[in-house]
Amino acid sequence: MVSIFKEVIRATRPFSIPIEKSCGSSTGLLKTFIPFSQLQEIKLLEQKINSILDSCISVTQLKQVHAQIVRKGLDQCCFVLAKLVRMLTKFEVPMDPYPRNILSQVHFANPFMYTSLIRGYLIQGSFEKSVSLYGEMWREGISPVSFTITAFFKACGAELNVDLGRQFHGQIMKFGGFTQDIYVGNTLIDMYVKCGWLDCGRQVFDEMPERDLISWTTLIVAYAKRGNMLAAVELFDRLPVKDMVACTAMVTGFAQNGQPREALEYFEKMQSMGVDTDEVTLAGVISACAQLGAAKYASWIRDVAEKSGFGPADSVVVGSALIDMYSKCGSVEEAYNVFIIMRVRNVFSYSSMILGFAIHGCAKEAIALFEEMLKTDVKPNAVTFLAVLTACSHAGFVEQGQQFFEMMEKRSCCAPQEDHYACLVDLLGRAGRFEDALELIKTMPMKSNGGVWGALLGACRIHVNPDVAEIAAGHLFELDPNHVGNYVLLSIIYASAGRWKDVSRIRKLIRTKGLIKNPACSLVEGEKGVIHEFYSDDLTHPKSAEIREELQGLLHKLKLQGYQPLLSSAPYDVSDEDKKRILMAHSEKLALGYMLLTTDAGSVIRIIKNLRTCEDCHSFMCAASQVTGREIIIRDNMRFHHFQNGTCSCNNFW
DNA sequence: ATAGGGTTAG
Repeated sequence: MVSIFKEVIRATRPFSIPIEKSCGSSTGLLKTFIPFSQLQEIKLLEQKINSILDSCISVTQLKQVHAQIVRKGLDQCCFVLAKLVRMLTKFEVPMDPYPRNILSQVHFANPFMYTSLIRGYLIQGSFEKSVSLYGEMWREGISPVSFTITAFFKACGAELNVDLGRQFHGQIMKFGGFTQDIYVGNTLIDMYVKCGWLDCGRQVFDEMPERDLISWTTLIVAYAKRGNMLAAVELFDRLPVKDMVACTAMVTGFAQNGQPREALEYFEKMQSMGVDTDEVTLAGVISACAQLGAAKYASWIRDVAEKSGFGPADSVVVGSALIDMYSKCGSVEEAYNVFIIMRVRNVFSYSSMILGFAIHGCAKEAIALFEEMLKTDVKPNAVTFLAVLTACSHAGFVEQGQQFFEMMEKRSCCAPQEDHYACLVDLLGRAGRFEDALELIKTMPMKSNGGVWGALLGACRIHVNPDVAEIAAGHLFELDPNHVGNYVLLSIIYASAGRWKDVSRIRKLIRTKGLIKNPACSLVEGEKGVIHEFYSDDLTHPKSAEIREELQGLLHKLKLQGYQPLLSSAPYDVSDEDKKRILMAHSEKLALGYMLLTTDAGSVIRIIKNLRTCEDCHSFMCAASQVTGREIIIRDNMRFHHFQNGTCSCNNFW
């Protein structure tokens, strides 16, 4: 980019301001002699108008106050005029022509007058105009203040314009002074961080003569967003005083990096330190809960939210987070209750609710809610469409899904992205329309990616289509040769089709590549909300022996009802007896055994699994719900399965 | 004037 600072550099006259223009008064009234007593009076008036401006709630009101300012003879008073400009900016009034003209009418503007306008231009995206006004300010002999500099850095950060930011950083270094300012330093750190230059941000941080909580928090958040929680923890530990914002940054950081337990741990730490909680904190904690699927913890956090005055009726952020949490904890009914009592609903609330319906297999409700949403002022976004497409896909509503997809294409605001194509491929694939799916992939405007081929491979598993699976897997292996899940999925498809030679070929391939399978893991919430983790084939749980016994007893009963182990779900080169043993040691079965052993007959069993549940476990759970009379809810990495009286809410279609 | 914000497939 060509430097737009040329003008500025030429006009530079740092810190040599003509005395008559800057005699220390922000009023700009000193061009005529005013006695001290009157000056005090004017200061009071200024402050009064300032607070009136603050309380204005519309542009019309602001204009009325402006007229009043003129009437009172304060039309040269930059203190109030700059405030007026900032308020106009807040109400999104374009800087040209009205707020800009206020400056033209002032004989002796001060830095705040200029800065407020520069900031206005920056916020409204007029970089060029703000820079030229900055140049004009220098030519008038008025030096920028810290506020001016922060406005620039903030804009560079928002526009991700690191080139301009660096140039500007270089400029102010030459003049000195500003880099000592803590506001400037903090904004500078944030600018580099937002542009992805974390190391530069860190350097500014290290070189700052003084740091405050905000400097630390900015950097903590930066590391957390990068996924480097170790560095975040290290900084957090060094913080002498930890406030609500810094603590929230840690909680949210862990939640966003898939470490929900640590998030809850920090939240508890925060409470024991007596740090306050607000809706932002709650949003992070609730999101962590949603990931854990911890229903008991969830109801506790709901209480905390209500008690701190941020219940779903009062806070749209907390409400939306709760909808997501309840649906991910297995209770779509509770999620809908929250949705109903919310007084304000935004696109997050609707999207979360629609997705909640979708993952619980309530496609009709999802579509009805989407259509209801179209009648409101809340505009659907890319996520909302993804949610409604997912709902169609799980229910096999092909035509309806295609209609929603076309609706997206017609809306210029949200053209279908990769994810939406993947969803549509999934929709067609599940319906067994492989040719249409392949055609769609061929004609999509962006390069085909892991998403669409992954969706196709998943559909091949449902319909046992090894031929198309080979095509999809071929692309996936090329795109991501080390993603072990794709090899496993292909081997399962071969196994289902009885192509055992191909199964062992793929297994050999996995071995020679040195890939390690992601271990399957199931979580359950036991008594007092204690979370128990089970890995497949894992004997480390203290009750292992009893669990095994319980499961053997159950297996015996299920076999009498006609259940047969599905050996293709264990695609290994081993004997049938070993396959049966492997299947019985799947993590979700262990978790089920534990829950049967330790919970009341009337309670619902909830299991959260990190991988997709296999077909054998699925039919095992169906039968188990019949034989034991227990309701079993499994959340796998895709969706929920409600097993009751021998059937599953997904209709064996997942 | 500067820091923390909830929803994303298979």
